[in-house]
Amino acid sequence: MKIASWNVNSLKVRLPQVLDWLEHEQPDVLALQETKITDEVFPAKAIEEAGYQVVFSGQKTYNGVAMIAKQTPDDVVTDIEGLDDPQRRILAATIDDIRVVNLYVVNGQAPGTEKFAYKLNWLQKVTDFLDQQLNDYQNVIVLGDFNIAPDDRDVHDPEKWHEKILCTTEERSALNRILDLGFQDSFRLLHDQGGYFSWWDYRMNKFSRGMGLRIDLILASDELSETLSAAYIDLEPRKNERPSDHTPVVAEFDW
DNA sequence: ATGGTGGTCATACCA
Repeated sequence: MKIASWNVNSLKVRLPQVLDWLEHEQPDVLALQETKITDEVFPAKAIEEAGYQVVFSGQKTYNGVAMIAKQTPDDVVTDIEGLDDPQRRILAATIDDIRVVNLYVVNGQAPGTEKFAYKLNWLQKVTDFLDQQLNDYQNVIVLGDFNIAPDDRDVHDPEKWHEKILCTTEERSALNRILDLGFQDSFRLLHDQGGYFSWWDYRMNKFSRGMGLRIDLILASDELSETLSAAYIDLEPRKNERPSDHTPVVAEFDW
């Protein structure tokens, strides 16, 4: 089971790159964030012609999530208890006996803002939902753009980012509350070193200068994580013309 | 300290 997550920053712009990546990498599941496209015009046909099935929850201009899979996604959920939210950031489905929860976590702008408070509340409600998912399903994967760098190894310049958005103690504590439910950061099970990133700001040539953050994560429930066989970040799509600012992260399980 | 790049939409907003 090869599962991946990629914030594509507009599926309309990035569809050719997504189709290329699917053909080349043949993942069983690819979770997308920031599709920025309404369900009415979602390019399902092009994805199905590539041999995949797809489910999606989109909106105009902002947010939007989708999951592309070789097996049929069942029991799709797009809204959770306690969160009456027009922003399309959550997509859960059962694929090949694994409950997969795709998240586009709120960015939060800056500590102390309204958006930051929304981020923390959103994370609390999602944490409650994930706790329920662990009760209801044997194996759970939570993946997506978390908009949180788990620790300073995941930040190119920790001093500069100290207590800045994506790196605050409050955000990291919220992530740890999710992990404490019974999840493992798949990448960190196999790699201890810093310097691995999944997002680089478009500005100031951050990618070519190696100045990024690791904010795209694949969390696996404890039992499932024991079957993890590989975890990596594929830097190639970030080198494309007109790239997303994020690149795909991948985990492979003996499943 | 500021602004820089990119997507969407056609002007600011979001990241």
